[in-house]
Amino acid sequence: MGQVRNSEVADLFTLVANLLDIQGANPFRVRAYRNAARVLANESRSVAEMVDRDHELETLPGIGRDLAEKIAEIVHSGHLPLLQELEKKTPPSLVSLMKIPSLGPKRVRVLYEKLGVKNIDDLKEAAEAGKIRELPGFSEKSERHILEEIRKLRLRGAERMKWADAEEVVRELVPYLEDVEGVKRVTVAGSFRRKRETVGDLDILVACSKSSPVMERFIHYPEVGEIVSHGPTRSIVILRSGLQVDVRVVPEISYGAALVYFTGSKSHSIKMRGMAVKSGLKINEYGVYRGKRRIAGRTEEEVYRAVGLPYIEPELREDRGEIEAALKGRLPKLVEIGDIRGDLHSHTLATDGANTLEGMAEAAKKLGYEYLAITDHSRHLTVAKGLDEERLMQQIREIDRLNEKLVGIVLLKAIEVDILEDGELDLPDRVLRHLDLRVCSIHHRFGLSREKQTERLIRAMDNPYFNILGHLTGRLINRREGYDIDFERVFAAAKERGCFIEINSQPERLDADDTLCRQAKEMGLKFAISSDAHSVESLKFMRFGVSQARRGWIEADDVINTRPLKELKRLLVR
DNA sequence: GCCGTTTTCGGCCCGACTGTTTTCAGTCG
Repeated sequence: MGQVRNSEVADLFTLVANLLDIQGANPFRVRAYRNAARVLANESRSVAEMVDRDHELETLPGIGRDLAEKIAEIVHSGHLPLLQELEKKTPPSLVSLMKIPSLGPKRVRVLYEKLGVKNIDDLKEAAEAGKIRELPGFSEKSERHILEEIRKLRLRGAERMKWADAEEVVRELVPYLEDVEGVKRVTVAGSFRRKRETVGDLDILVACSKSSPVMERFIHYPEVGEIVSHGPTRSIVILRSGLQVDVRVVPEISYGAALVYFTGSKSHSIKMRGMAVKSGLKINEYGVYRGKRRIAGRTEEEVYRAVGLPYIEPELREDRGEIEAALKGRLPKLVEIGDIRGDLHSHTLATDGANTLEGMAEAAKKLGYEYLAITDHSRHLTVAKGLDEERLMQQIREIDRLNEKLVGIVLLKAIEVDILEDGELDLPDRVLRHLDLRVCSIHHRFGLSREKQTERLIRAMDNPYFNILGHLTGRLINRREGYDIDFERVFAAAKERGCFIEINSQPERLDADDTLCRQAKEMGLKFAISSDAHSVESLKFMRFGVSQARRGWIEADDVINTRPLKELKRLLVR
């Protein structure tokens, strides 16, 4: 099999772009490759499968005849002749040099041509030997800077921070800035505001009076590890945690324009600018202009209205069709945390959770839920003390007793049952039938081939007690790739059988992710957004799953746990 | 290399900061 993944094609195009860039190629050609890489990485349908359907690839934005042919070459032969050509002229390892801040394509090229520097080790050697200061465009200072950056690069892997971790930083930093005299508004924009599952840095916008010392105070924030740059309207620091934070001061009259600009995504704002140009306008971070005259900019709504669009939620701003949808008045009304009426995945002390049934029920009630499903693990997951038939029956009886006492919250009798390698569920039907719902998940044999893994899931869904497919891909952000499955087949099978897809809210899971949510939604599937809580505190993870769902264009109506209990129960009977 | 209500050529987002520098190129977001 070994079908080529979209991300693999995207990586090859990114490499081509970087090598072309270093070789000094036409910058627009470079951009075309970068743009194509992004489009492919964001596309949920498999491009490998689109190759053989007539001209289908060329319907993707940024993919023309030439790139479509190159994709076909990659899919059919496994490599790209253009790349081999480029690699003859320029060693691909040069790309790694661009990880050093201040080294871009031009300077990397100089390093290679004048000193033969091919990788970070060469770079370090050349810098230590004092050779770099001799080069045009470099100095003794930049040489020291390079050595320092190499040291730092080795210290911290250049890993993106999980959204939930970034939020911890935001929760302290934003009030600190808000507290400075003269500060009127503080907003974290960028990928944080778009609720991407990970963020590379924080972009913070501040509106303040002219005399406000906010920049001075920012660079003296106790957590600052290093000041990268410092100016009156823009400063960049790196916190001790390694997170880069960028603060920009913008006038209040431009706040909306700046929000649009710095929330991005880059390609969303570029598309907006393009639309503006067509109607004789210019958009920048200060406002919308007709000639010299500013016609909008105080609020985001104003900026969107100026180019004939309704307000677009930050989570949608990825240039994945939201602008076209907005033009047609077809933007989704995204699900909100307040729409959620209950949680369909949680654990207790019986397996690997930290709290009792009562404890979980009380906590769920405090969150305003109507119901909470207790889904402890099944016997196969021995490390988590998974429940066998007998212990599960005992838990069922306990829940029945408890429900008689509980007011304002109902516990659902449920299980997170393992999907075994052959597609059987880990507990017999005679016990599963006593439950209100079953979340079915894979917890072992992640490495099966795509064919086998897909069959395993579909066979499991053949069981009439299969309700919700837990953490769709099993990936762990920054730690583990998901298992290889044919999403289209799995979604089609789930739809046919009346099964639902979980959006798992654990910050390192957020699985299914945004693009898969969107794909599944387009195939007509419904979702359960669940916390997978292992403690009373982590019931609150729900909002992370809601964010991911919103990025996937999911509406309240697409989510089964926005329904009242009675309606939910009907949906759970296949 | 893509794209087209400015359509097959000639455009392609734009401003801040740094320092390679003394008027501007490179990098970055």
